[in-house]
Amino acid sequence: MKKKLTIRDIANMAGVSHMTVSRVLNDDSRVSSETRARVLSVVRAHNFTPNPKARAFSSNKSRIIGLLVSDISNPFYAELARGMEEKAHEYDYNIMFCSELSVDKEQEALNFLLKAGVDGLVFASVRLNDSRIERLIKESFPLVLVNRELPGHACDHVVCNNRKGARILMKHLFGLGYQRIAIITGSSDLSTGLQRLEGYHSSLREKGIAIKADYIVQGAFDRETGYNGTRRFINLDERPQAIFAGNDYIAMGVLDALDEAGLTVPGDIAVVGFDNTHFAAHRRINLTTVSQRQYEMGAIGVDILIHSIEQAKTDYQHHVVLEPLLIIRESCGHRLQAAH
Amino acid sequence: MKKKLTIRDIANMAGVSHMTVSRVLNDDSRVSSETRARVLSVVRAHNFTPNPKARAFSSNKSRIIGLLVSDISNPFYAELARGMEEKAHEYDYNIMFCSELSVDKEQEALNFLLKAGVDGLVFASVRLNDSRIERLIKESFPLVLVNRELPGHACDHVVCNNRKGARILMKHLFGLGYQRIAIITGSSDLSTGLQRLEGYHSSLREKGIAIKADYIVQGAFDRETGYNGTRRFINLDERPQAIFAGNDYIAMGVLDALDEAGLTVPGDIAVVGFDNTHFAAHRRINLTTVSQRQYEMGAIGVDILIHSIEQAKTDYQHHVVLEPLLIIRESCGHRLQAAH
DNA sequence: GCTATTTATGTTACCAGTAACAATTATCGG
DNA sequence: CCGATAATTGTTACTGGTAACATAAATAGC
Repeated sequence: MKKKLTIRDIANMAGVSHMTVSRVLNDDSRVSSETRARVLSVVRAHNFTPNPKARAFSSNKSRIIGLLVSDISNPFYAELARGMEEKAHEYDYNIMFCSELSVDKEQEALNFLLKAGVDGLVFASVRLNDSRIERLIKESFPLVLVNRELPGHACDHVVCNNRKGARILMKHLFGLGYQRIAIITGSSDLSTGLQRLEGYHSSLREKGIAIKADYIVQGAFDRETGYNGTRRFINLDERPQAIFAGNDYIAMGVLDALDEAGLTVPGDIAVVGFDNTHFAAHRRINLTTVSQRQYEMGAIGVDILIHSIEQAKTDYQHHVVLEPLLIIRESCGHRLQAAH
Repeated sequence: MKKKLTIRDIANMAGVSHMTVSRVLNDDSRVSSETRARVLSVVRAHNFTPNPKARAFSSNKSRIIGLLVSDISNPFYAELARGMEEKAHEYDYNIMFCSELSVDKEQEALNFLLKAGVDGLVFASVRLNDSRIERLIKESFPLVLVNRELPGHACDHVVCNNRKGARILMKHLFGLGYQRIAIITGSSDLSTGLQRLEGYHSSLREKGIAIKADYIVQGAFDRETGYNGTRRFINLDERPQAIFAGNDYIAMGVLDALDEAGLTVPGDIAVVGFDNTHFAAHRRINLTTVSQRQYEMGAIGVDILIHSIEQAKTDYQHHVVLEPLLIIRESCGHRLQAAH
């Protein structure tokens, strides 16, 4: 393995000082075009790339963005990661990820990324101790929350308008004639769950429909919650006509329970989800849902983050709210109604 | 933002030289237990962590593993990434990923990771120019292939026994009484696809069943290939009794086409997949498939890689073959037969 | 034509660790 | 008790970039 070249080697070969080489490589304007050309030709001839470790060290910039997610194997986050990656590469940054699952406490996961020297962080719907986030904010560490906001704290974030997403779904269900609509949603300590529930409430209120406690189930954003919640609904005296699942995972569980009980969708009960994860698109699932546009979320989050990093000022003034996108499929009985 | 402490600051406070601090932090044996304790107490009191950039620079080790995948949002790779992450964290390494999709050419994606100074690479079923891989091998750059082998080259790899996986599925189908079995598989320039096809062939041969060209479709590992292939099978004079889909994505397309044609699964045609991605588990899909244990694959791959990195000798002698795991669900008609 | 200013290049120091070697102190065998 | 060896600690140099300042050459203004 031959020794790696340094800018000084390149400088010697080009007959200039190493600083000139450094300037050329950093697109510094104060180099004459002739020397620039000469240096570049040597650089290209030897396929030289500056040592990234040395660069990171002396500039104190790693060009790495840390992504903290609850679980990278969740397709929602995986899609988000793709968006982040694409944008990051545009600016010559890399993504290092850490799932909360892999370490006992979220704190540990965060430490892992900080210890690695990332230039900035994206928290994707992370349920992290607020005090830790506060500390980062106080140090004005570049930080963007994605799919979560932190009420009472100024912090850049990119979210989907969850309240509106819920309202769009409710409006759609109303439009199809449903009145008795139940909801199963995830934990309320995440702003996402809370806002979807809020949208549900406000929609009913506006429509003048009484809110029934029996029609509301709160649990986790998982399949089991959907399954258990639905079993409860099925046994009610007045069974709901439609079930609003807080996300697509919950909707999976809802479908499981309905199938098991021999109820057809949407014939007996309509179902809608949230997130538009790609199994929702499958012919046999065919779930009407709302897309949070996670790919864009990731890309926008990274864009904001990189700007914070490069301007070395983080004012935490960026609050992007994406418009949710209604994806109409058949689990809501859209085609059924249309046939009338 | 108060200035970051350095080992020299810690050294001053503890009344030792900075080298002693460095030794303590690196678990070097030649420090007396008293000084070690004294230094550690200062380190803890100030919550000191050594500057990762400086460390990477002077030791020329980034403690970062590069993961090159075709698409991180594909659940197969996402699951793999989880396994890698878990294992990497054990050894205090981080994972940096790069999808081939995000950059025009795979070459570019690889460059991105190399430019970032990763200590080693995991290639996950990457379709990369062999010459580039060869060059890495020649430089004895730590490298592990996952879910792909490189015939004719010594290179560490972790794969699933794809041939055997296919044979297990075939045997299962034979056991259920099926004889006319068709296959739809992905591109044959990936060892995975080739080996599954081989398993299909050899199973038929052993069973004494003639191989019909009409029953073999090759395309990509995607839904469309499954859909189109199935349409062809449906129109054959002698329709197959079972379809072996080269992976779960293809199986999705198969189901699409069958559902559309009004054929029931497994009543009219049985279907099996490959990979056990999590939508295969869904009640409405219920796909009999084979698990490649991607989580373990990732973990084992990283384990091998880190050992290569730390021993500074990469002999490329590690060839791990995981046993595939048959996951029996209902798309193969298992329950139907059992009722007899 | 000579100083003032701009432009181009070079010099030196510095970042915060690690590696190699030097120096000091402690332990041990005869 | 003394030289030899081991154990512990310290000194210095080095990694390969970037930043700040210095210098030299070129151009402009008068």
